[in-house]
Amino acid sequence: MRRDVFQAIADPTRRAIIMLIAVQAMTPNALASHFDTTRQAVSKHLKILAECELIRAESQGREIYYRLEIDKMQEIDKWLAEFKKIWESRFNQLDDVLALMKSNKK
Amino acid sequence: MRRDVFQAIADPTRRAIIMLIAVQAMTPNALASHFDTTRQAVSKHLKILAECELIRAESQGREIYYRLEIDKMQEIDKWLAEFKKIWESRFNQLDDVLALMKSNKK
DNA sequence: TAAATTTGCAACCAATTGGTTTCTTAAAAA
DNA sequence: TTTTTAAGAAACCAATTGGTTGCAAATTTA
Repeated sequence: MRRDVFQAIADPTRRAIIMLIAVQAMTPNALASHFDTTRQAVSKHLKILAECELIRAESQGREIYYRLEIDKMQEIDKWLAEFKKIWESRFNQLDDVLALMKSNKK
Repeated sequence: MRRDVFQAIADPTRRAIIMLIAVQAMTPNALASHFDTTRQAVSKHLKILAECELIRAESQGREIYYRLEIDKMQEIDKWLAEFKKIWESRFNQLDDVLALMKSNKK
């Protein structure tokens, strides 16, 4: 199951979860209370976010707090920066883009 | 079929398409030659990108050139900026985030 | 200790996704 | 005019998604 940050933020509920735990670490139950879905559905989203290392679980008694890992968020930034660079000097640059894509693929 | 920019960039092929046509408008066939899939698969991606107005089709004889619509790309920027604002002043700000989420929902 | 709470996990389900192949239409080239 | 080329549209398919319910494990609380 190939996960990446872009898949993680594709879902609106997950984007909302990210915003919420950006402020403070939260438990699945606390998070679920902000949405119209079940706690289990939120837990699945948390699992996906954890799989691509956007969040980290932290046990505390019988509760589990999820907190944001800021590092991975910067991958979105990085991609956007790459895009802007291409956009801003977009003429006669196709070869550069192809080289970039090739090196990114690996 | 509720489409948004975040779903559009969730797929790696679509991200690559965006990079390619950022440099210059391209036809489905030209795009497909850069990937390991069929022209039809690329066309489907183009359809999705067009649905959320990230690209625009432009007929030219029997060819159809797809070019990037920069405006929609800025929605990603906007979301990231919102996130950074929250992250940078993340203490005792939960009420603000909840208000923001409520107003964004509509 | 017994009951309640918090959570993850598994099984299941309908809808969506990314892909394919086949077919049709339209424009350009022979 | 006939043939080739470019592309969209439709039908189909397997895998994934986002969701559900039910259950078991572990920690609190009574």
